[in-house]
Amino acid sequence: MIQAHAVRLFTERGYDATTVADVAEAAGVSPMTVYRHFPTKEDLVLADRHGRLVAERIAASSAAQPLVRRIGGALIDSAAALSGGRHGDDLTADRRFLLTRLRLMVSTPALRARHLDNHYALQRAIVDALGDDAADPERAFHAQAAASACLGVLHTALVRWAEDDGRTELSGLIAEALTAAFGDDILEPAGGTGASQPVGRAGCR
Amino acid sequence: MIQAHAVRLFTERGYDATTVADVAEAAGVSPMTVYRHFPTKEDLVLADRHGRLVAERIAASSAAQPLVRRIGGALIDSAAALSGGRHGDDLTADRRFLLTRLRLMVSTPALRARHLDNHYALQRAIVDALGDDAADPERAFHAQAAASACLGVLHTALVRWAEDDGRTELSGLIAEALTAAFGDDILEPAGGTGASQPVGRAGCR
DNA sequence: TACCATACTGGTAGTTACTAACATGAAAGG
DNA sequence: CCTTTCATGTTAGTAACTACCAGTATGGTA
Repeated sequence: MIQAHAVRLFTERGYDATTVADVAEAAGVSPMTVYRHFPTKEDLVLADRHGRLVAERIAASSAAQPLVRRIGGALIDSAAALSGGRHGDDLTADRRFLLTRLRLMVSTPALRARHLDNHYALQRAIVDALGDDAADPERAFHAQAAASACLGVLHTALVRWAEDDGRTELSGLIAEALTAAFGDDILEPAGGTGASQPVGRAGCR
Repeated sequence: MIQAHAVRLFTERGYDATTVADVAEAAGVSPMTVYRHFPTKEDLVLADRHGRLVAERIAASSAAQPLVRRIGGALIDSAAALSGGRHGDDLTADRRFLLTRLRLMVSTPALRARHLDNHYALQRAIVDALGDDAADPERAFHAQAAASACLGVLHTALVRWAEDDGRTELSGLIAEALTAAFGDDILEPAGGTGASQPVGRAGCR
């Protein structure tokens, strides 16, 4: 409830021009209550928690596939499963809200910075979920590289999705961005989900 | 001079535990002077400006190559040219300073967030430098995807370089991370710099 | 009903990053 | 010697946060 008022005010007047006191007044609570639910002003917009979803899908994926395919596949699947998609032709209220928040994140420097840092945290979680033995620093480094590249691509797709006002399906945008960065054959060239032969590419050993 | 005192204090006491007033006092100036030279406290550590170098190299690269090869090559070359490398066996004072700042950027959330946002700005500059007609939103999107993936990889290499205390050559780390993410053949498979045949991969059309 | 534990909320005062407006002192140029 | 300019300083203010203490509602128990 507080968050809804905050995002509305931020969109109407701008993030920097809106104080936490304004948000509190609009929500009918005291500033202290706002800080208790959202430790920082930025959290009023960010509040991401579907990172766990991605990590779980990655942990469940076949380790025989190349790294970027494992990660990219998990990103696409998570996006497709995200809050049910659409009802008929128009978007869910959840997705509308997510779109509004995304637009704020992209256009406001402070929010964009923290959002990118959240992606960085997600990257670490992904590397852990890969289970690519952290004992070997070489392999850990390669996993980090693959994960950071994939999350860069994810961010690009999210920005494009927001610019498109959610008209294009997000999972499709992610797939398109992944192929643009990694090549056409990165997504399931043989059609199998887990049994496909690893190709001569990233982390396939 | 102010920056040197700031980085020293941040390293000794921690970033959050050091106030701008502390920095001003250490540098023998007033807090206002600090704010005039460095608009925000974070700028005392960040102050990147070798992004232009990368953009110039990309603009000078052959448009016949795939996107990630153009961008990755520019990143490697820029890193190799960065402030002269080493004298004999130990690092330049410049590089030592850069290492110290990098460690701060990686370990301090606020700095890390702004550093990632700087990379995002660099990504936009790279897309412009690619000259990949912004009129076509499809191609612009693909360029964004490739650039964000490469910059994710760059960040991973920078973190690794800082963890290694600069012992490994940065350009080599970037090359290794790029091959880990994009495959072995992403860096000059035929040996030619600009005349090599484009392969069937990212943005090669 | 009376009692109590827990959780949510509010108030006050303080720190710190940052801004705006104005004043001052020293160097550069005529 | 005078003026312009520029770097610096001072003061006062805003706003994000924190620490600490106090009130209140809710649910369970006797």
